[in-house]
Amino acid sequence: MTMSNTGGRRKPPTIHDVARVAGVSRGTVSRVLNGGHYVSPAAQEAVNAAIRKTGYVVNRHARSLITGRSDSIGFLLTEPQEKLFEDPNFNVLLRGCTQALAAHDIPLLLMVAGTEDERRRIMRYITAGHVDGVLLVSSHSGDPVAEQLRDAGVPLVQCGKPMGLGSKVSYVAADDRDGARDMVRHLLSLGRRRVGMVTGPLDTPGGVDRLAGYKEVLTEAGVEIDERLIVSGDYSRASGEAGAGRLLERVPDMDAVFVASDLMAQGALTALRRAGRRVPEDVAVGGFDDSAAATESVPALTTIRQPYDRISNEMVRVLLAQIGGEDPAAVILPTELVLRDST
Amino acid sequence: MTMSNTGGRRKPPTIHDVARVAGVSRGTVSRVLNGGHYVSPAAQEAVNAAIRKTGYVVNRHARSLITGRSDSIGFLLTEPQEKLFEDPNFNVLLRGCTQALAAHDIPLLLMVAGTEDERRRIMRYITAGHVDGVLLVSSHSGDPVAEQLRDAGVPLVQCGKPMGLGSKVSYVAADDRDGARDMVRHLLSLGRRRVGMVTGPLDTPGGVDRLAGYKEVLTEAGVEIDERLIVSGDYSRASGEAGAGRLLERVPDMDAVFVASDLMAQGALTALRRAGRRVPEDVAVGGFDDSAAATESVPALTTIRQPYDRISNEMVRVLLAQIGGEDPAAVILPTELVLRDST
DNA sequence: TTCTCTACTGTGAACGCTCACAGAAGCATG
DNA sequence: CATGCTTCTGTGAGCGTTCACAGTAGAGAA
Repeated sequence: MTMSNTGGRRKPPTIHDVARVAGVSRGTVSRVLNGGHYVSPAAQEAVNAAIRKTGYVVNRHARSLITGRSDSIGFLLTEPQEKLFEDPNFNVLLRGCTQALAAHDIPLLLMVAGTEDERRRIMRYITAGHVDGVLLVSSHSGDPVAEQLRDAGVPLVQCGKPMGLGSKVSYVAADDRDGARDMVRHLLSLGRRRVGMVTGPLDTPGGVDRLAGYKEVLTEAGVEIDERLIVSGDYSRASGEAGAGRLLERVPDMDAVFVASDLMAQGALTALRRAGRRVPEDVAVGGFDDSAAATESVPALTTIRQPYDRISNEMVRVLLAQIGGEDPAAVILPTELVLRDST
Repeated sequence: MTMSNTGGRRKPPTIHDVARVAGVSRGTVSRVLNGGHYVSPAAQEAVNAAIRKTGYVVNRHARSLITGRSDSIGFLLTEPQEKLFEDPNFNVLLRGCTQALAAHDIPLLLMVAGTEDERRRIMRYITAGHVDGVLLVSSHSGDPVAEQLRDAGVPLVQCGKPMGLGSKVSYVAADDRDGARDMVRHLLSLGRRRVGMVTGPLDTPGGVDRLAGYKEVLTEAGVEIDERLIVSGDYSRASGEAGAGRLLERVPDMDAVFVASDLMAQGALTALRRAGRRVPEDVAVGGFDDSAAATESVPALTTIRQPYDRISNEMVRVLLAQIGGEDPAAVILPTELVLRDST
């Protein structure tokens, strides 16, 4: 080896080189690469040795050209961009999906559709077949992108329940309603009866379901639902602060509040502190998500854990199944009540 | 058009279809696609019309196969995984790079090398030529991945100054030293003289430079450097809390503290509050980064803004230049003092 | 032996594009 | 009229794979 390797990249070995080294044909190497059926053990071994020796790595472009698959998937974010920063859940979802895909040796392409222009470019990219499927994150529910992709025949899994139920697109979501029920039951078990709620956006299924769970448990328990105790937010910290403030004005002796996200709950804590309420003594606070915000706030938040690791795993599993020809599927995962200091 | 399009995806048009519709040859279409030199205006127009009519989108796999370029770049994260969550800067960097690349119509592949196994797989992927270049995020400085990539001849831009100066790898970083100087000057201008510091990890250039700036300004101002007022952290919230606590034990009448990251500064606020110090009356607190943490904490943090939007833009610019054959380059960007309530 | 079946292997074609090259057409110059 | 130059256009080859097909060898059955 006297070849210089400083500077430019050396031309990588091809399947042909491997075949030559192994003393077999391209076809045999290809078969070994794709599962090894109908290959003699001797050839199998020779090819593997040659691959190790040459450092061969398959050229995915050449493969894709003929198979028509790209063997990569897109992670598409259609949130308005600022949300990306405020939402602590996005991070963990992204990481989970990246790793779940890595296990299948599938690269993840990150796509952020902030502007209309970007949206168009990305749609063109996707529908041209440059990804085999799309993981879609968009709580923004009226999003036409899901339907567009579905109509284009692109395998798709959405994170969170989509608004239109008839739309027949796969999704993976936590059981919002059940989580809300658990939290409100917990608050009632503490003896609280004037339980407020700061909801999520009510044009999203998540927002609606958490509110529904809240109402359901109160009704079950014989506590009358007081509309003054319900105010809606948009998952942002600021809206949680404003919402809790409004609740206190309306019902000064509120003794518990269920806030539909941890970030909003952080805001609520601020409002409560400003109003001189002690948490949890005067007002118990329950959050939702179990994001980083829950442990960072003071006091640490009792919350409903969304199983983001499982959600990302399921999203990938369902997407790959769909790419493999299976029908769209909906997966609802159980949540878990996490007790901390705010209740 | 009686062709059904329910279910599977229709085979997309090729350059051949466009050529036929436009009444020209493949070569001419290809020339139009790649800049349009040596093409008559008439042909130019005919081809563009045909592209619009057919909805043609170039097949990147076929193109890559022949050009040897992949026209995609990798965003590689070699932090241990938990950091991804704690670091609010990661998000904004990732988004910035995605969008800067989108402007060049280049997809971004997200790669997370948490385990040794993942690291190996990713290196194989990269060195096989499946990306044209790599944006590397790794404050973890002894990271061999940068040198490995450089030795493999892969264009590379690192975020933040790398440790070994002779390593000849491109990087883009904020001017840590100058930022630190600004902050400490600001603290001194408030009349504070017992200025503590919680540093970043001192095996990273960022950590070292911020400390250097601190010492420099104090010396300049004739304030003796008191080693009891210096304690090191690791950018995590917890280490900021512990660090500030230790400083207070050693120097109870400390009247200001410069904390090398906003996240640590948040922790420091907690420690100060617990120790009964008012911020900023008793102790002025300065952070670094201007991350979300700075505005979320109470009081909001005076901090040094790192221009992340410019950093990501520059990273992409330098990387593309390097892919285009230019030499590695180092870019240092100016920081900015942001005044808020903590000083 | 001959036939069939199974297990395995090699070969040519094709995927959709770019690139190098050859040539055509137009125009100015000798 | 030949020559050269510039501008434009078409053609064939080839990038590294997979896939369909044809073929070989060996085992077992008739």
